[in-house]
Amino acid sequence: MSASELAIRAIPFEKLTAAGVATQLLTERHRQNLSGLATSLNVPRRTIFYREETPAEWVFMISKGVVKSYRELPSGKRHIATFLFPGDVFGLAENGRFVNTTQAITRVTLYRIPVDALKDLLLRDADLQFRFLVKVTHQLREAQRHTINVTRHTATGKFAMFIKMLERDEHWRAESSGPRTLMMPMTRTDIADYLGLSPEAVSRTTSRLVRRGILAFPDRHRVRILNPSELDRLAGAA
Amino acid sequence: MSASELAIRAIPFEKLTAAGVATQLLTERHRQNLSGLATSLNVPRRTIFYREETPAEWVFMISKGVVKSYRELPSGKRHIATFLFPGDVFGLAENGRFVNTTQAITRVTLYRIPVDALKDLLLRDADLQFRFLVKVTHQLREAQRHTINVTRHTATGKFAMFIKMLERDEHWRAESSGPRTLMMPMTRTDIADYLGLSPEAVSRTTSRLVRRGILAFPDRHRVRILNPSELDRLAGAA
DNA sequence: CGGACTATTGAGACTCCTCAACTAACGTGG
DNA sequence: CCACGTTAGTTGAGGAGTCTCAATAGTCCG
Repeated sequence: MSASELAIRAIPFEKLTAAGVATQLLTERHRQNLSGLATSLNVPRRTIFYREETPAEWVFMISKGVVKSYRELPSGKRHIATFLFPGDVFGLAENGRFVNTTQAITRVTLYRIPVDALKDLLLRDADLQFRFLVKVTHQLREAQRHTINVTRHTATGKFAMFIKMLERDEHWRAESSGPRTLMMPMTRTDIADYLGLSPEAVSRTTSRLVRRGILAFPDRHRVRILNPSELDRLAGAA
Repeated sequence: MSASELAIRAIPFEKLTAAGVATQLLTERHRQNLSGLATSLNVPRRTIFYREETPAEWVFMISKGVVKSYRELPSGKRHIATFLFPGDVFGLAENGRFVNTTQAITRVTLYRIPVDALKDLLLRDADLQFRFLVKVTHQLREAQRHTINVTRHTATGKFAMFIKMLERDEHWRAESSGPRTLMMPMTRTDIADYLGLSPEAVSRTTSRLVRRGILAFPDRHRVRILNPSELDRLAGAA
């Protein structure tokens, strides 16, 4: 793999209080620069923004809601590359075509920006571009973490690390010190496709974690962490 | 995962004839901008450039040779995030500290640039920064491919896709239409750590592929592809 | 309220991991 | 330059874990 890495001291915009894309990724000036280009959209869940291999004409920035980015594999299996949350940017392309398919998991509010106009803007505004560079670098770190996660062979460890990921994400979006109940809008099948497990394995794993008193599921889209230290132990024993 | 993606029509510098970092990533003007900052190094194999968690003060650009980037997991296992080839940039950091450990697999020639100076330069030169943005975006795509690869459960499929990766890399570095014998400087243990397999599983897989007449190994660091179509079939049956 | 999709639970097959022993290769020092 | 010691790689046998197939229960949406 001809992968590279980039060390640029990260601008801690993750630490800013979050109230949508604007305050997380952009300053007021940046937002004004983008406002002329961006179209605001509000779509119901299951909306597909684009399909893999189609011409990549836009970049998207999530304001509210959750999106999944996935590929259909030749075997017919579905591999979810990443879940995208408010503040995230998506539209990864290669040779002018989208790499993944993206679909709304919940109702989503986002901004859509023509890629050519964005490129011009980034070339004129190095400071704004740097925000994007930091953002993509962050995604690269997360992708590497994800790889480590799915490489492990125990379903319990994978699922525990998935919960930790949700917690991490929830945490920097809402500055609260972490309520113990997390929202989990994706389906069990989505989680399976993300972790590289069968839906059955996910189901067995959740049952086991509930039986052991580590997690509880008030409903299917909510998870309560009853034993954080034990969860950490399971997540860390890679 | 708060992962995002970025669609910027890729500058096809992968397609340029390669003669080191300069022509791949940078124009003459860019190189002059960087030359005052960069230190050229030439180190023997096994040299460790930095260890995970240490302060991230530099960014590196490979001119010749191959580098591995890995993490030691709590379990004592070693997970290789990526192999780095000529033209690649590395030094991924988080909160001012390196994320991975990087070590030379072969003798390596590279440039070392102080991260602060690079950041200043990138903010002044939007065009140069855009090269880096494209590069990191490319790495993100590759990281996602890698994730798909290690998610599969058959050792044969993983190894086949690994060979395809080597081939892809070799191909855009040397403009030749692909000799059927590829260099493979990393050890079997490295490959195992990269694919999420045990060394034994890698060994069994290579034996099987040789027996089936798909690959041949003139020596341990060279692989010859005897049956490309069958290799494709194995690599594609994710 | 009905129908389709999603989630859960059980039983058997498959694949890789672990442990162990042996062989080959490297590289270090005499 | 050679010899030895250490590291890396190969092959075998048994065990752990998930996948697949199948059936049932639960949920969401129209």
